[in-house]
Amino acid sequence: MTFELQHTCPSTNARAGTITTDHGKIETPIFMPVGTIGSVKAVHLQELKEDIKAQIILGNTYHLYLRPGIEILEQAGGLHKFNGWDRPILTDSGGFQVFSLSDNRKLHEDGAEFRSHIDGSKHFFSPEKVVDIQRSIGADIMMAFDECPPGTADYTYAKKSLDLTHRWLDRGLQHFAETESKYGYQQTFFPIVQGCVYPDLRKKSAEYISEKDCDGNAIGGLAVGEPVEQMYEMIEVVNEILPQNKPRYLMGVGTPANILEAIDRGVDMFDCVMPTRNGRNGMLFTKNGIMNMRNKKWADDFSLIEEDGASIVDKIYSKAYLRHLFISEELLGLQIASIHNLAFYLWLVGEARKHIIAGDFSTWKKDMVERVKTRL
RNA sequence: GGGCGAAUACCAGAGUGGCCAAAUGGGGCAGACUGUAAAUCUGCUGGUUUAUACCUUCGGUGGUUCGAAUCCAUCUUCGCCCA
Repeated sequence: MTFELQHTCPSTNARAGTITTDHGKIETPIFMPVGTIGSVKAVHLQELKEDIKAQIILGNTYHLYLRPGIEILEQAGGLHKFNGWDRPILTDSGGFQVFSLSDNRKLHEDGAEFRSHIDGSKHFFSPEKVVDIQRSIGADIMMAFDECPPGTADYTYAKKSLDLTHRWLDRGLQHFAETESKYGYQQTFFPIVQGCVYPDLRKKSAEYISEKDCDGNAIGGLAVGEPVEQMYEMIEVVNEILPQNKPRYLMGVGTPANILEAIDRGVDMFDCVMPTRNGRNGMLFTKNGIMNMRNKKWADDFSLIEEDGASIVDKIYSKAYLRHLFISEELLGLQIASIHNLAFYLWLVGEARKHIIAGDFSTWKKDMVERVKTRL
């Protein structure tokens, strides 16, 4: 994998670049739709490519390991062959599940012991095993196995956790170096900065991770309950240290405003369940603000979902119809909302890129942040 | 014409003397959701309100009772059965 930094913007840290993988190029800044179990929920691959214009999607090591399982994925020839997506795939390591399934796991120096959320069976993840699984999945970009502490973690815990994440990183990297891709194309490995909301820990982590000289670097453990201003501060602290010539991936973030603010602070890659999950729950993001499609005010609003919207669904369906679908629990509503939201997210980062290249990102961003936060 | 049964909040439907503004489900209104255990979850849903407070309400009217959605009388409507 290579990264070419093409444009930087005066008076901001925003950048535009291109990542090249064996499955194609990715123009940054980019948003990556989340397809945890090998499927972006409610969205067909054709729509993902043609309509949403996704350039890379996510999969999840923990979820794919449980279902369909490594054996099936290897028989299929990797996740690309299995689900039909022939563009790049990034897999999360399962580190986030260490956090979100915290009632069902135990942490050791060696790794994390899990109880499956599906059948309660016991499993063990180590930094090495997580590399092996991601080799079997065939992800273009693999993530290090980390611990993602909650936003409320105290300093003592955060420090202890960070040290563990760093030791796990060394083991994961070594195992990555000792193993090979299974399907004939190149895979790469991103380490993850942790350190909660403590600047000195974040700084230490960013320095530690930078030394590894990986193809790209991730920032994890944010948007997990801490105030948004602290998140922005941590991004600033970390990005001052992370190398300029490598892509920076802010994991799990976020709202459209979060993404614009993070781009402004030098982040290149994003993923988040928000456009799909919130979409399925009736929330639509548009360039003019947020709509709750279940609200009665849309019942007789026959205007298009979004005038000049980024997606084909915006040109076909009215707000009133989409509301009707949600109130009636029709599956088509979930699809329309998911397609619309993802197309909007991809449009947003695409516009950001255009304005970075044009050199007027700052003024454009300021206006857009206000617009996307509006409640319609 | 006769007999039996039923009428409860937007709908369905519990409750059959005080713990009832009234279970539960549906519907309605609103909110939450950030590396997906989420097509999920949480509130509110008679009125006034800070309220564990007061007011109005369980087909209509009139009674019994300290007290009635609950008991009695009567009327109305609906359902079933018999002629």
